[in-house]
Amino acid sequence: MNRTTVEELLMEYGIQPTAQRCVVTGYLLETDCHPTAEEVMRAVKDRLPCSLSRATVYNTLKLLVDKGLLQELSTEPGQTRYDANTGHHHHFVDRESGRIYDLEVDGEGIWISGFELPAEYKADHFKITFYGKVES
Amino acid sequence: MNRTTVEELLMEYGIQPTAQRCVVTGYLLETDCHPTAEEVMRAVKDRLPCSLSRATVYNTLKLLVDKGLLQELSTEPGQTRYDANTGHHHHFVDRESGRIYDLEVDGEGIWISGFELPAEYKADHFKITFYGKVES
DNA sequence: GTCTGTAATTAGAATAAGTCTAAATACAGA
DNA sequence: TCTGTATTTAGACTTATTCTAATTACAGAC
Repeated sequence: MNRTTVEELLMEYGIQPTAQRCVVTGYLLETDCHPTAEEVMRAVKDRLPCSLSRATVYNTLKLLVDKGLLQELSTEPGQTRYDANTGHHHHFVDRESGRIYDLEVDGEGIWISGFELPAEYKADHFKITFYGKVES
Repeated sequence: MNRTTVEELLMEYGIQPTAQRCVVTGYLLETDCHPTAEEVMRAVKDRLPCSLSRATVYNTLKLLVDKGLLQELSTEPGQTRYDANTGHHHHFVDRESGRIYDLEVDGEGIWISGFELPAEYKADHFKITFYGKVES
C-alpha cells in the first residue's frame, strides 16, 4: 500500500496522517508477522528522513488500536504484538517458532457447541487461539 | 486445602515441598481470581514465618507451570496471570473489572464448526477467550 | 503568506514486570 | 553428624512500556 492510500485510510479513521503514523501503519498493513512495538520500530525507522522516537511508535500503536485500525495480541507473556487484520479472525501459534498465523473465518461465522455460556455472561467478542505446530 | 494436602500434592508432581512452595501453591488452589506474580507475593508473604523473595515466587510459579500444576494466562498485555485450574477450560474476561472467570467444559468436550483448520496446522491445544460483561 | 494555538514528536528519565547472580541456608541421604 | 545438592535470598540487571517537559509541525484565522 503506497503512501497516499495509507494517508487516506488514516483520515477515514479520523487520524491526522503524519509521516510517522503513515510509515508505521503502512508497515503493519504490509506484514503478516504480528510484530512487537520494538520490531515495528526497527523495521520502520529507516523509511523516515528524520529520527523516530520509541514513544511515537508506542503512541501510534495505541492510537491505531483505539481507533480500531489495529488489534492488540497477547498470546505470550511479556510480548504485545499488533495485527492489522481487524476482521473477526483467530490465531494459530506455532510453539516452536513462536510465529502467529491468522485464521480467517468465512461467511457464515463460527459455532461453538458442547458448551454453554451462562446467561449472565454477556459476551460481545471471543477469540480462539490454537497452539501446535505447522508442518511444511 | 491444608498444609499436608498441598505437601502431598507437590510430592506427587515431583516437587520438593518447601514452606515457600506450599504456601504459594496453597494460595493458588484456594483462590479463583487468577492472580499475577505480584499479587501472589502480597497475598502469601504473611503466611510465612520468614521473608519471601520475589525471585522465589517467580521461580515457584515457573516450576509449577513446568510441572503442569498451573496454567499461565496472558489475556492482557503486561500481565501474566496464573490459574490452578489445569483442566481444559476457557475464559471470560469482564472488560470493566478486568476479572477473569473460568468456563468449565463438561464431559463431551467442545466443538467448533463453521471453521476448518488447514491440514498442515497440527494443533494440540486451543483456548477460547470471551470478552464482555457479567451482569449481576 | 504569517500568526497562533493545538497536536505531535522528541530524547531521555521513570516505572514495572521479570530475570540473573552470587552468597547464604536448608535438606536428603550417607 | 557430615556432605553435597537444591532452594532461597537480596539486590542488581534487563526489557517492555509509560511519562515528562521541551521542541517541532501543522491547521485554520487573519
